[in-house]
Amino acid sequence: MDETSEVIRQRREKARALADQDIELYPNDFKVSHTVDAVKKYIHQRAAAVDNTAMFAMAGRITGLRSFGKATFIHFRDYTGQLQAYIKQDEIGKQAYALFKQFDVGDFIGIKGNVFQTRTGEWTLLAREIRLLCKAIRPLPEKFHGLRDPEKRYRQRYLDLIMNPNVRDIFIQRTRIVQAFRNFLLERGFLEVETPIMQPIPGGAEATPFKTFHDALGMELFLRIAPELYLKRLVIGGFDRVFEINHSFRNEGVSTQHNPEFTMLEFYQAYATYKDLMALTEEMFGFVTQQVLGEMHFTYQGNTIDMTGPWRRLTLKDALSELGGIEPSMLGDRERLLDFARSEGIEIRKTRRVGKILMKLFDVLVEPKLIEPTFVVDYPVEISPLARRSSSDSNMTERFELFIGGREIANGFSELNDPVDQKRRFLDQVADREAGDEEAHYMDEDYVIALEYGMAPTAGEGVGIDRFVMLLTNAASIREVILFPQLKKIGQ
RNA sequence: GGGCCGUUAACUCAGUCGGUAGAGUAUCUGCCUUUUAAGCAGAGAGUCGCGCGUUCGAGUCGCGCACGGCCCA
Repeated sequence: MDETSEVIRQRREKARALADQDIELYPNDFKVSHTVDAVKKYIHQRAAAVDNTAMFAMAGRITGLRSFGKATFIHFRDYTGQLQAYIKQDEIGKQAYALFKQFDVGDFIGIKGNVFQTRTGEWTLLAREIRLLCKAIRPLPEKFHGLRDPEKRYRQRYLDLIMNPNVRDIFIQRTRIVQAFRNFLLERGFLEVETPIMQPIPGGAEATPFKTFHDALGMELFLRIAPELYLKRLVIGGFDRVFEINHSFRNEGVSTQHNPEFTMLEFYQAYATYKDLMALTEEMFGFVTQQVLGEMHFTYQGNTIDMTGPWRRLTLKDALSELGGIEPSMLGDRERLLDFARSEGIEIRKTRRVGKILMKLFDVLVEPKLIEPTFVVDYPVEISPLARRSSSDSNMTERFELFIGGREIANGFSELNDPVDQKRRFLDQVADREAGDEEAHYMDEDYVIALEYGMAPTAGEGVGIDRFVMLLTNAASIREVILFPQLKKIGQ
């Protein structure tokens, strides 16, 4: 591709010249005694009493190089940080220095030496020995502007990570967030499990699945759209508290808010209700925020968000009328709702049920207004086919959704454990599917059989991890929090 | 799926009215032993995303395509 590029050609020649001098280009026998972080800690602890004869064997990638002829300053970086080194011909000898002059920014090096302070006060490794650990053939992007081109940043994320420290920080934050969720649940006795990614019947959500095929079994399989039905089978099996931090897959468009492959946390707790989970959710998100940010509030795209509970709770109906401007008398009236949608310029597919119309209106009119953490509760049965009916109103379910920063972050409910009702709800979904709704749930007979063995009263919840990471890292696009976001293949 | 914007040296970007390609960084050569976007002097480096068209002449204008970004659905 860039094989003809002059810079790369020169680097290849350099590598060949080094090899001709019997220099190993890719050795693996250098032993590191200290990371950058360890050396910095050592210096910090000793303060004025640093032993400048102590030897450190360090390694990393050269990130900067300032040559003064017979002496050179470099910066090198390992995974813990960056340090300056000073390479002097007087210290390492003429021959070794001549060899070092052939190293480039981007190469990996191993240095053995002592620490000292330069005139400007910067602690620096004075090289007694330096050797090449890996020759880089391609030059890194320019040091000052870094790598900006978004397409290159996503396709060659390694360059993005090398060049842009803030990007590196986002992904470290991401890992910390996931670990905080995990620790919170483990602490409360939840069992972390793994359930199938390839499923014969995709269930647990309303979405279009990816299809694949198992040759030996001669069987069509789907990439999961959610782990829900498998996790509830485990609750039936006696794991009263389970969770899975999972990748699920939805065959939809990509955008700043959607990647076809995304990360979800899903957990189930027996003998709990959706109300218990709302309390748990406040505690859990508060814990994660405090752990990761060290405080309970943050700024997302100009809005300050405070995670301190208790959070506002309002019913779907109230949300629609108060924030969506829909008259309460209109809420059950399909035709009036359609008229209203039209007047608001919201397009709605004709076949949609009242519940779906309401959700569509909610998405457009209400969701963007829910900036501070807010629970919306009481969703209609027809759009919640896996949720338990509300005791006070059999058309409603014991369900909540959590909104933060104008986006849905979590969805939870008391689980439907009545197998007869579950079967009826599946059949209802199948009817929708036959009527042309490709996102309707599939019938899962095996799951109904599982329920017939009895599932303890249970509540469960799914959390959109990517979205929450976006909030805590102030990322406008989901691609900024997914290491390798889905992009189109480059044509020949 | 629709709209707008982008794609020029390895990287970040200029490029006027259509007249034959520019800068900084990086690279190469020379000088330089406490610099940190080191410095000074010099040099090399381009399929202007791809294709077709208009034109005497296209990085520039038109059409199509590819990829990407943002917004809308």
